[in-house]
Amino acid sequence: MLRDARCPPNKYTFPFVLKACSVLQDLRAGRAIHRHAARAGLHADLFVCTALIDLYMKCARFVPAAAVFHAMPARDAVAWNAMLAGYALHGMYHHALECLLRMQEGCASLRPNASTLVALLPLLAQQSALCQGKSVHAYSVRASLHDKDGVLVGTALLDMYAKCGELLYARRVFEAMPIRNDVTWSAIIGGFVVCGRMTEAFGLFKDMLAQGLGFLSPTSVASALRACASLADLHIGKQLHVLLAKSGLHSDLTAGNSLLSMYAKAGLIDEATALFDEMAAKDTVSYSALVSGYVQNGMADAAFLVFRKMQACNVQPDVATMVSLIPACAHLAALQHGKCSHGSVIVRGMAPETSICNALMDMYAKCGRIDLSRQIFDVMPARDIVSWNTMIAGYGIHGLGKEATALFLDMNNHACEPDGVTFICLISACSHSGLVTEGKRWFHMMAHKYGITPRMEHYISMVDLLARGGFLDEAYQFIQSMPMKADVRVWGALLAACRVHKNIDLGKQVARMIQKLGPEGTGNFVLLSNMFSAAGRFDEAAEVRIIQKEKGFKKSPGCSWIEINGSLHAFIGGDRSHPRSPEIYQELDNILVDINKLGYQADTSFVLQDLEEEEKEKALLYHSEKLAIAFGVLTLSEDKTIFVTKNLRVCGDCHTVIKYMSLVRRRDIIVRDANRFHHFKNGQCSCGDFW
DNA sequence: ATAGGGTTAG
Repeated sequence: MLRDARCPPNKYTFPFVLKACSVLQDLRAGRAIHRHAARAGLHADLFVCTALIDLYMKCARFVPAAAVFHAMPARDAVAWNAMLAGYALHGMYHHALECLLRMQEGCASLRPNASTLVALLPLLAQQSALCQGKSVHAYSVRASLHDKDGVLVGTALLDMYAKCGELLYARRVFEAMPIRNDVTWSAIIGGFVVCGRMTEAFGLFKDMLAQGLGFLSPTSVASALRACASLADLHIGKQLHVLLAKSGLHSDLTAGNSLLSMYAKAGLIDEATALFDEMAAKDTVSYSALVSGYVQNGMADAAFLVFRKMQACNVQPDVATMVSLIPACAHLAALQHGKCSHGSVIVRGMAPETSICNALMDMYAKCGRIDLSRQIFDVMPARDIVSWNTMIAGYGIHGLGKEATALFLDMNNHACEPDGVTFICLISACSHSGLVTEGKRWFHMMAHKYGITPRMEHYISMVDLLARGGFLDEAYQFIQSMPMKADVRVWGALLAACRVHKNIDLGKQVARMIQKLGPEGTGNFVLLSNMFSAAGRFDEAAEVRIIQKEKGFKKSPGCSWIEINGSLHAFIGGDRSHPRSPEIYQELDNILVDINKLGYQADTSFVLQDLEEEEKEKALLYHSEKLAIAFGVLTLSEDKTIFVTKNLRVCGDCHTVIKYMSLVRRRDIIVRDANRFHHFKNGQCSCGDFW
């Protein structure tokens, strides 16, 4: 069309065509039209220049945008706003602020108008710059700046207040607005959700519905669904699903993604999968939500399948996708997979991202490479609180309590304020290293020096610290002295320690408490029944299992795996499905003969069923972790460390046997269980039996 | 102007 010689494009044509390029983010076409306009002698036209700035800014080409801007003979407020909005769009706070100041300088001084503020306010919101936000508010009142009906400025203002945590002001602005639209409602509902005030968010959502369905948008439903996910309120979540379907919004991408994520977080992974399959359009967010859903539900292998499917469908993973996927490697302790993901992240240019580094650090720590973890920590461009916490936690699971403490002190030197999670990491690091006194001191300091009120999670860590360290009675008293009612997880920590220290009497007492509270979760059922078994009270043990079955808690079977040349070999107790099972079982029998000579005796108190002594020994001998290690002994050369992962905790007998194995087979063996790392070498374990 | 997926602890 531009080439029709009879009707050449003029200064009215170019801005519209450029606008189309901007919407499509078609930089190539935009550049061609830029050249075309220049040839037509329109390089200084106000409207053409403004449209060019808008186009370049949308495509994040700041240098050409600025060049056009500076070449303009005169600049009006629209041109200034295009620059400012462009910087704001890409979160460039300082550039945007500079624009704001410069436009008011000099003889051609221009006052900010409503569009200026609407572009500026989201930036202030993102920066939590409350003071500046307030002065913008004051200015808008003084200059009586209104866009049509004040909806745009009003919405941007209330959003800014909400994101700065000032819900009272947000609500006041909202109430004072004469006209509201769907965006206004979304902003106020979303504001309450972001601040964690879920009940009020639901209240506002209902208020909105009370005015009819005219304001209902996928955006406001998305916020409400996020509230459901964080409250684990499936009931309301399903109602919202129905509401979406009724209003014909169920095929909206944002709405679909929110639903998918809500179901996945509620543990309904099948529903999430079904929803995903039915979605007409899927984007990066849909795939990422499903990946993270599988990881959260412990199905790391399925997460990889989704990731592959995504690539096959040519959907590009972004930072959030990779941050969801990397924990799958951590979960599987699959170092080779993890290294692949690391490589992939480097290729994609995401390696400097803080959240990516955090995920990688965690992955390497959980895959046994605390050294690589630290390397990333040392070189990453910017650290946040999660980085410090992850590193401290990494040292913790490796039993490196001293290093964890040192890092915590270092954190103070870097002017990084510890948060509640930091102390959970720190205390549990002390617990894994048997540093009971030190852990108690940190708990004290947390409240008195750092002003952090202990939450239930801190009490769990403290009970674990005391009880694991053998101070069972003190742990019991500690629970009694809690300012809130201890929940099952607190008692569960004590019960686990009773099991390790074989204190049946206290264990029974704790078991009674847990029964009263409702065991909530498979782990406590297993602990409980194991306690009874260990005391030889098999009837009661069986009874617990029956209740467990009735309540529908499936016991996840003990499973161990080992990665050899990048592929995973998994074993469950007594499993003979592996092609090399005959050799593996023969090797274990040989090992048993060798270690019996050194004085090993099976600790049959760890066997759950009522069997004959000899059968009990066999049941123990073929525990999954022993099978995986034996496979490692057979396949790996002697200089290689055998690294095995187990989904549950290592049992006491296995712990003893593996110590002997490291001695008689002269192997370094690392076992990562549900709890921490055990490094076996020369008949010793790094955990010093604090496990 | 609003909004969907993501990293740490037990």
